[in-house]
Amino acid sequence: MKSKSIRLTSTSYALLALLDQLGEATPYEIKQAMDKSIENFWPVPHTTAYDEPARLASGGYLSVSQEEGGRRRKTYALTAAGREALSAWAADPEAAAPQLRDETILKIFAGADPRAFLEPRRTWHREKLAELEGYLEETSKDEAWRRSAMVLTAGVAYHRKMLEMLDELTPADDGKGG
Amino acid sequence: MKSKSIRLTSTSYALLALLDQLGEATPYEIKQAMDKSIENFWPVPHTTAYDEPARLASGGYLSVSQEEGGRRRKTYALTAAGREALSAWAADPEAAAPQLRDETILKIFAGADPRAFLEPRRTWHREKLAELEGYLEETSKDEAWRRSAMVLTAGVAYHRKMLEMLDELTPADDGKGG
DNA sequence: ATAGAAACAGTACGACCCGTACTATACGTC
DNA sequence: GACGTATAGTACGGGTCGTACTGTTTCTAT
Repeated sequence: MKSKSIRLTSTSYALLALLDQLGEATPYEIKQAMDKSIENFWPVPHTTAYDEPARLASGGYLSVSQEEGGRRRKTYALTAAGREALSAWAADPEAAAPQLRDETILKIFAGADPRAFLEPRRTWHREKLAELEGYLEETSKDEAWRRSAMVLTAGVAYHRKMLEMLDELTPADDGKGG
Repeated sequence: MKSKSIRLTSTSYALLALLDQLGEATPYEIKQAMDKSIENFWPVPHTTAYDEPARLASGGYLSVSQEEGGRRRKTYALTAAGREALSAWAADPEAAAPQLRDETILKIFAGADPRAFLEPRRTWHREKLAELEGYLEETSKDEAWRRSAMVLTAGVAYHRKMLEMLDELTPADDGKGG
């Protein structure tokens, strides 16, 4: 039962926040919830929903209980230490600067033709927009998902702005190209 | 001289693209160039400018020559294999979806007061904007930095849009708050 | 000329993170 | 009750990260 000392990263707090919302959850449920909330602002591979709760439990921030038969699911929940760590972190007004990683820009920097990427990119943002709007509608009725609604709203605003940006960066096709 | 097989990641290509621009460079020079070009779209810790070229050289994508005395600087340059890998990658119109990582949104999701973060965030984007505009002015005269200018221009557009977004997300202060 | 401070440049390192590939369980249905 | 599909979970090792640290050069004052 003794906790080893682990470093809490932003991803750790993301998990703690999710579990704070969910009360208790299995990794699979955590992954579902991520997809409908923080995925746009803190994407992680699905294995994180399995690895990180185990790590957090080893540090004493989560409790675990394991199902006997079948899939032998583990259910996680915040401990007092977890709740305390989470609220201390959230209360601190310092936040790391946002980071954007965009392989498309890298390719353009490497000499690729920007025009080859604009249209697929627009499509991608439009799809994301539709997806988030769907989640928003789905969850906005439910008071328990209020916080998800906030980040989904921010996500919608973000993708709209990115679409505007793409429009502005698109050179007017005045026939001079080539 | 035999090359071991290594996996090329987006970061690898970022380095290759930089060296393609610079002709040859030491890790320190690479880091400088990163700060004035791709930093906004592909941030990496400064140690990457040392680690990754060594890795790339071990894979045969870069050549190295080491200074004798003093700092014993290593100078890297593209090999034919490096040049080829870079252009094959750039020519492929597939690109991974952009990823945004924003700890602020995570804190808001965790229950923090959004208003505590809006103003610092505006300030941050404004500073970035000024910084990029400075780099742009500095480099735009120089034909050799044409590609940097492209990504800097995109960066400027990005930060402007983010500032607009923050304005839209800011609740009108109509005295109902609190 | 030389000590000390400041700026510049480079390295060590181990915990953490990631993508890929894979395995296992449950459910539907014929 | 065998098969296909969707759901759920694990293994693994290379890649990545931040922190702390060391070493070199230049600057400044004396």
